[in-house]
Amino acid sequence: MWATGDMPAYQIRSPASSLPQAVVVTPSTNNLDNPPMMAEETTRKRELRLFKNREAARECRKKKKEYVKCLENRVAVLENQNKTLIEELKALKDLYCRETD
DNA sequence: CATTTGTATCGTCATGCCCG
DNA sequence: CGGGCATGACGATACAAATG
Repeated sequence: MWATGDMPAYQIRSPASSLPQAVVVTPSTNNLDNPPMMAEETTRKRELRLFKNREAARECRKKKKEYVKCLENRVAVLENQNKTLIEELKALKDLYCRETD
């Protein structure tokens, strides 16, 4: 997982956040029917799932941030275009007025 | 300086959607 | 269908700035 086996580098924050909170024993996988695969395998699967989802969430947020940045950029571009067009229109109106009187 | 308030980031859970 | 992925929602925590 993490090369060192401890917290990932970016994780400066809470040590508590890595603790599993209120672990719910999934009822369906609850080892009554197949004793051999049990607890160990079950928790292994859970940990794998949590790990994957953690990574997925990270990726998802990164993607979303980029998307928002992109949108903000687009807004800036459009605002500039708008400004330019308004100026252009003003100039043309001006010219037109001059010509008509 | 201690407390409060606002904001960013994270991990987890629930859920919808898609693909085999 | 069932499994896996993407993502919204939520609560916890850390940190910074404001307030008294």
